[in-house]
Amino acid sequence: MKRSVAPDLDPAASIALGPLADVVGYHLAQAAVTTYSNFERHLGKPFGLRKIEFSLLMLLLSNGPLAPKQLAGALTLTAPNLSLLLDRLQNRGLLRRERNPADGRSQHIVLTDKGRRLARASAAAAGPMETELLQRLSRAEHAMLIELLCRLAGRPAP
Amino acid sequence: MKRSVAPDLDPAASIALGPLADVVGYHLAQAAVTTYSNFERHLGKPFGLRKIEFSLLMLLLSNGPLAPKQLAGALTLTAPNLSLLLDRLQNRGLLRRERNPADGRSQHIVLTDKGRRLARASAAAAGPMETELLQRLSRAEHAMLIELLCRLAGRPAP
DNA sequence: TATTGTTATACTCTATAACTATA
DNA sequence: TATAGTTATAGAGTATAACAATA
Repeated sequence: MKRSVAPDLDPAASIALGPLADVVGYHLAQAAVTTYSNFERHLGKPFGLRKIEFSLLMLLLSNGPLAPKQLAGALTLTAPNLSLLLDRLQNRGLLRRERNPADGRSQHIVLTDKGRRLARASAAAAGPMETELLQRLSRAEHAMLIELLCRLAGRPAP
Repeated sequence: MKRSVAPDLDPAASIALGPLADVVGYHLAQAAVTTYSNFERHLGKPFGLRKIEFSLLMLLLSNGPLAPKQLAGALTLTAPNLSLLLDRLQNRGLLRRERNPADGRSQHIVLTDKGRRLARASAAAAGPMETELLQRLSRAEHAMLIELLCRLAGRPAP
């Protein structure tokens, strides 16, 4: 259908970002839209995992049992929210909470066999997920992007 | 206080990212923690603005009146959520909705004088906000990061 | 019949306060 | 008294469905 509207409101016209063009946070949010839909296709839908759940499984798979305190730090989660997250994964039979014999206050979060299988399968799917991003970024740019993001986050590059 | 805990659960020990190390989406989320707290300090608290509110003001400041449809596209917001966002800013006296005389279905979102003043003041604060990030990234890296993020988002670099 | 925008609603995400238990 | 973790709760952020007005 044909529109008869003032030219400055043409929805097809590109919109100037103005000061936003130099704001990293804005571009971070826009880029996250791409990586999120990519995640949903490769990991979210196929494995029934949220981003944070996938991240948590990867940490347990790579490090072995961890305390909730450590997981909260690594995932930038508050303790109450981590607690609810652990509840969900425990109810799905993916992990269990074990008491730390050396300190009754703390726990070991341990992957069950089922949890380890899901962690391994989803880890394998992460490769193709990143490969799809290489349609937009060269491999070197992909690596460069990760390094810059690490520096921005104040964490050593992996 | 001294801890006496198994070494594999030492909270100070660094945690391996494993497969996560190569996942851009994970690093994007971690970097966003930094940019968000930076935003809060420079713009959120001083001006009483949320990120999305600041972005919307910048778009109106740089482009003049825009239709909600255009704003929703540029901000990656659904129509209902944009509607609520406009309500909030209108109730603060920062903008008004005007009917489009050429098409009664659409609107022009127009900054009020008060809205323009706030937009200009917050735009001025965005410079120092980004400058603070240059403690972690050189100016060239800052620009490079933005370009890579634009490419990832599938939008032309600014 | 298609489009613009709104209302109602719900689900996820994140944060704070108050609590329990261990040390 | 301090720390690890939980429960309760509230506020943002985001999505869908149903609707009103206009084309």
